[in-house]
Amino acid sequence: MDSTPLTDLEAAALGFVSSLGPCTAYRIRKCFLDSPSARFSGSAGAIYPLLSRLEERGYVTSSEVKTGKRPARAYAITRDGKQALRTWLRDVGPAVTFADDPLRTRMLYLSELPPAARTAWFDDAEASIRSQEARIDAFAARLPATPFVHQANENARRLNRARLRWLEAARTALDGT
Amino acid sequence: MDSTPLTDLEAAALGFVSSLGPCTAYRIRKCFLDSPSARFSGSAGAIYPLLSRLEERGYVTSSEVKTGKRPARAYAITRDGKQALRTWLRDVGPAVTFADDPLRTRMLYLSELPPAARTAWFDDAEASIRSQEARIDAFAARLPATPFVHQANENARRLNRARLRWLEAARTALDGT
DNA sequence: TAAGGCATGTAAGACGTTACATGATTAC
DNA sequence: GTAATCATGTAACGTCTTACATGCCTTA
Repeated sequence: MDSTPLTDLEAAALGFVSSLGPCTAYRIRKCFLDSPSARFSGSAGAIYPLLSRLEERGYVTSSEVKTGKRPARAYAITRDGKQALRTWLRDVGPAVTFADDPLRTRMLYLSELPPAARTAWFDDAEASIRSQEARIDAFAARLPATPFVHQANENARRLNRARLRWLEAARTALDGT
Repeated sequence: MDSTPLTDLEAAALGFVSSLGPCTAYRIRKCFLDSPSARFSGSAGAIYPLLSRLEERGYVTSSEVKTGKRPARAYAITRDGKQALRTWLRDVGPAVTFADDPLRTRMLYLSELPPAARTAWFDDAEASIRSQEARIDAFAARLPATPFVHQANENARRLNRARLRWLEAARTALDGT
């Protein structure tokens, strides 16, 4: 009945619950922490309340689990939750627009740096992108090898390669300005 | 003295002030509204307080301007502001990591959609990306044609093209799964 | 048995969004 | 002259982050 669309964080968490099966908030949190994406911090203060909200909305149910340790709550996705996930998924229109690159924003103001610092900037940026590549590969190795996961990783790799090529081209083009 | 780093929104606003020269909050706001990036809404409730914060920190100064109309405040960047902008710019390391694509997140869960809906998803996503292309071009046409602006737009175009090619490849690869 | 990390949260604060309010200008 | 839009904000609300608190478990 609550038809306000899921945020991307909510949807991602719900998606983890869906694909992992019943699991604790901590498990979901770790998915975010392990992810090479810096979009979400995966902080406890975000994840725990988020799961409570999803439960209030009827998208997950929780059950106490005690494995001899401290009691915890395991969350499982409901039918409504699956439906909400599909709705979010389908909605490619208004919300989904652009791949934001923090380097692009910085490029706009690169004229503020003296030439030497500019060279250093390009070096740093390139190193940063290359280290991302390693993180993507490491992350991919830990995920289930479904075709969809593979394609998602492909997206990350392709975008990263595009960034790298852009950076090289920009460096050449701006050389001597 | 306040060495907490600028957020990307703060830096972008400060950058606009820097490149536009003294201007009102509204003018800056419009830059965000016109931008094809959906990362920031450019809402008044974000921009006006943000400029107050920047002024408190000594990165901009404001002066009353009345052009016969209602009084407004024009903001100009200070020397400290320029320095802060350069520092933010140089700091490519920890903060700047990844180009997030909302389509990638969705790809992970695409298995939840039945084949027909999946085809529609690819169509929608492709249309969305293509419409972005138009927005990027339109935006670029309104900006000053400095080499740096040009390279920033190049980044947007290249990433978008990479997304498009990825989408086509993924569609083919997933065809029949 | 003490130290350190893992697991489960909570509390306070900062920031951005949506919605509202209002004065000035322009269009018709 | 009135409606629409531009311009300048403010207020309430929700969400994310940082920091804290605490119990359990391993390991040295």
